Amino acid sequence: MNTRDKILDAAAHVMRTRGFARTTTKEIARAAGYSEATLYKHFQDKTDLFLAVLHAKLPTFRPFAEELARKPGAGSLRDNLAATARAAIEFYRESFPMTASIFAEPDLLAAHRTSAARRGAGPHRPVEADPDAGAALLLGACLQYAFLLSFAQRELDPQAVEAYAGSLADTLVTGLTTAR
Amino acid sequence: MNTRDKILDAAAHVMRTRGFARTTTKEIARAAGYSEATLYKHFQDKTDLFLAVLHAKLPTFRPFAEELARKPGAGSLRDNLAATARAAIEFYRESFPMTASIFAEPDLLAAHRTSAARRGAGPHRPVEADPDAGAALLLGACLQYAFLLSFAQRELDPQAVEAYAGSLADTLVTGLTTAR
DNA sequence: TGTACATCAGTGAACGCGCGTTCACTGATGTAC
DNA sequence: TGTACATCAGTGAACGCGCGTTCACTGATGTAC
Repeated sequence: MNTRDKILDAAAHVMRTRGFARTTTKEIARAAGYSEATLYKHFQDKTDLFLAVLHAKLPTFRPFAEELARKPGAGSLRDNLAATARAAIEFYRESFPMTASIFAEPDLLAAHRTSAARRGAGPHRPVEADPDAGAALLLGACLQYAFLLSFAQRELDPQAVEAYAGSLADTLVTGLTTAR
Repeated sequence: MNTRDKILDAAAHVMRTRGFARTTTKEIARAAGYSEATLYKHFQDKTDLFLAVLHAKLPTFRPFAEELARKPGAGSLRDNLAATARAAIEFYRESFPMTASIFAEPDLLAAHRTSAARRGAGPHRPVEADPDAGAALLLGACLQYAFLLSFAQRELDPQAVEAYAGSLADTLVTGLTTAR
């Protein structure tokens, strides 16, 4: 792993542990094992470094989608929805805190949105993959679940996720009319 | 309006316009029309002020819920769901950027969570009001919608909200089995 | 092989700036007699 | 009513600190002849 990647790794780690606001060039340099001056050999300034981290280290939905595709749709619609929900919850739980943090710095948010749009990435990706109301309902519930976990600073509990994903899938398949 | 409230107002305004990270005591004082020293006559330190703003100025779901209750449930289940969706989207659009920003400062997040929990407030409130899968699906989709609008820094378009809320309600009532 | 030089990743120490915070103070208003 | 003092909201100016950033430099490695 080259110096640049080590710095990106260290920066992502500091951002996740100390939080965006407490992430200083000094901390990043210390975590990477280099001097602060070295950061500036590889990145124009702190914003440039932050954008690179967002680009390189924010999880994308692709691996989760591929994981889903690998287990082929042998199951019922209900089971496929539940599997999607589990994947989405994991994805959102990993990416949400960092994505949310960007809202504290509108300039960074704008720059990130532009660069994400150019690459066709961004948080709209999972939604647009199947842009109908059913997908919005399911993925929305997962985002909300991850949001609440993040707010409470709690870890994922696989059993709870399993149960939650299942009840979402059940309700979504049958609808409220039938369910009640 | 007393001095303390004027400061809270000014702080909330600066937070919303400049963003959390760019909100300095100097900016708040200027917006409030007082000196920086005055801030410290009313608040212990900057964190204390921020927490007070979160407490006083973050919208709560209550007015939205009351608005719903005022128009009594004369309509169909479908129409009631759509109305709930509209209210939720508005609520999340107003509160999301500021709530998300807190994730940049884990210490502030922890303090806010504690104080919100003591008052029985916090982002879990709308969900727990009716903690079943149907509510999670509907409110989740609305949170996601607001999240994407915030990320794109776009305003609410009443017509688009109307259409979106309607299609969510339709899908939720009938379920995917019937809908497809 | 030895020598002289070029390149290049990385650094220690300093820099100025803007931040949150504090201090000694002012001037208006209230109060006692 | 006038006078002496207390209270209190608010301030201008300064403070130290930690931040992002830059500078002149080092020492290892590569290269030409």
